[in-house]
Amino acid sequence: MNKSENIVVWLIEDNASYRRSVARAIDSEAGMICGGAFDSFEAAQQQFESAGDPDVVLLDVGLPGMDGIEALGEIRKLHAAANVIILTVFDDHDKIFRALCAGASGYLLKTSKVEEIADAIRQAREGGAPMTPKVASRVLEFFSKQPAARKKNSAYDLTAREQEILALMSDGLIKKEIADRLDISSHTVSTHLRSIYEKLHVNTNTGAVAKAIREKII
Amino acid sequence: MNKSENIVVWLIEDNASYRRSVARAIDSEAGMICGGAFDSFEAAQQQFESAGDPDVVLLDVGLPGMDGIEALGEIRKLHAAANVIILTVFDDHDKIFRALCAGASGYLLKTSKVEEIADAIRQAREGGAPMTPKVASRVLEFFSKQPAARKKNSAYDLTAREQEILALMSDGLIKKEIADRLDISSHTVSTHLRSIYEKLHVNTNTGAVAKAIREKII
DNA sequence: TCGACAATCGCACGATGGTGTGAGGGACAT
DNA sequence: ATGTCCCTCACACCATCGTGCGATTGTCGA
Repeated sequence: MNKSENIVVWLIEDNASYRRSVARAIDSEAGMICGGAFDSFEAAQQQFESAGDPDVVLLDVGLPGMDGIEALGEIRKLHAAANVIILTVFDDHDKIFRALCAGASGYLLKTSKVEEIADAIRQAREGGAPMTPKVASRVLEFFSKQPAARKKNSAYDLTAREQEILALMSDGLIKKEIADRLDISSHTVSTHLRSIYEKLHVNTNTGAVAKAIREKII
Repeated sequence: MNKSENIVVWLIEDNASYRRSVARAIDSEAGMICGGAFDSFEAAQQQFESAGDPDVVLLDVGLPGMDGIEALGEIRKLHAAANVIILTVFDDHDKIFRALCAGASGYLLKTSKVEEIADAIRQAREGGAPMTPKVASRVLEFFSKQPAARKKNSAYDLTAREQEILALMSDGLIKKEIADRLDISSHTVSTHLRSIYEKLHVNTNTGAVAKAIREKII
C-alpha cells in the first residue's frame, strides 16, 4: 500500500470521455486518487517507474495495440502487489475466464454505474473479488459445471495432513520448506511422506506428485 | 420470485442465538422477510411443502446430522429456483469448492456483520455471487492456478529430448532409470534436467513434474 | 567457413531424499 | 481401559539429486 492512506488508482482505457468520467469519479471519492489515466498499456508502461506505483489498476481488455489479457499479465509481472480490475464491455465466457486465470482481482462491465467502481476498488483492496452480477453468475456456472465436486480421495485414504503435504510438494516445495510452512519438523514431513508413498504405491517424490496431479487427489 | 415484492428467506442454522439474531436482522430489512428458521436441514425439509417456497436459503454447512453440502444438493433438487447462500465458520478450500460446485450462490463467513447479510441476499437475487473477501480470494486463487490462460502453448521451448526426459520423470522414474531407458549416461540426463529446470524456472524435480503435468507440456 | 546449438559424457561437492527403527501424546471408539 | 489411528519428533545410513565446471561430437543455417 501507499504511505499515504489513499489508494492510488491507475486507469487504462482508450475511450477518452469515459476515461475522464471514471477518473473524476475516483478523485471525488474519499480515500482514493486517480494517479494516472492512459489510453493504452504502452502509454502506462512508460510511467511505471517514474510515476510511483499503483495500488489498483482499472484495465479495459478491449484496448487497441496489445491484447488486454497480455497487458494484464505484464502488469502482474511488473507489479505483483497491484490489484487489477477489468473494466470492459465484454462479458463472454472466454474473456472472463482468461482474465481471472491471468490474475485479475475483479471484473466489471461498463454497464456498472461509476459510483459502483469505487466500491469495487475498495473490495479489491480487502481481498475481495468485485464482479458485476452477470459476470458472477458465469463464474458460478463454471463451478457448477465442474464434475462431481471432487470425490473424497480416490480410494487412497490419505489423511487430511497427508493430502496437505502432498499438495505442497506438488507445488514444488521441498521437505524443509513444507516443514517450515506447516510449522512442524522436517522429520515429521518425512514420516507423512513415507505413509503417502506407501498408500500411493510409489517410492519417489516425483512419482507421488505425478500420481497426485493426474488422479486429481489434490 | 414470490408474488409479493418481499424476498422470502429461510435460515438453517443450529446455533439458536445466532439464528435469532440473523432472523431479526432480515426481518428488520426492507424488501425481505425471514419465512422460516430451522436448526437442521431435516427440520426445514418437513416445511418445504407446507410453508411455501423460499427465494433464498441461508445455510450453515457445519450442521449436525446431514452434511451441509449434501443438504445443499437436496435443497437445489427440491428447489431449483432458490438461491442458497452458505453462512458458516469454515473457510477451507475444500468446503468452499464443494459448496460452489454443488450450486451455492454465495459463501459468507460468520465473521460478516449481520447487516452485510442483507446485502448479500439482494446480490444473490440479482445473479451476483456474494462472498466474504477471504472466500473470494480463495476463488481467485483457484483460477490463477488454472493453466489454461498462461499456455502460450509450450512457450518453454523444450527440445524433443528434454520433453522426453521430462515425460519419463513425470512417470516417477529416477535419473538412473531414465538413463537406462534411453540408453544414455545418467550424467547426460543430469545435463538435460539442468536445462529443463532453467527453462521452467524451477529447481526441484517435483516442481518440474508438477509444472509439466499441470500445464500439459507432456 | 563459422558460429550456434543440441546431445552426449565426466567429476566432485554439498544438499536433499528414502528408509529402518524407535518413541510419545492425543483423539476416539469398543 | 484398551486398542487403534493420527500426528508428532529423532537419528542414522546411504542413495539420489542439484549444480558448478568442464569437455567432445554432430547438425544446421548464416
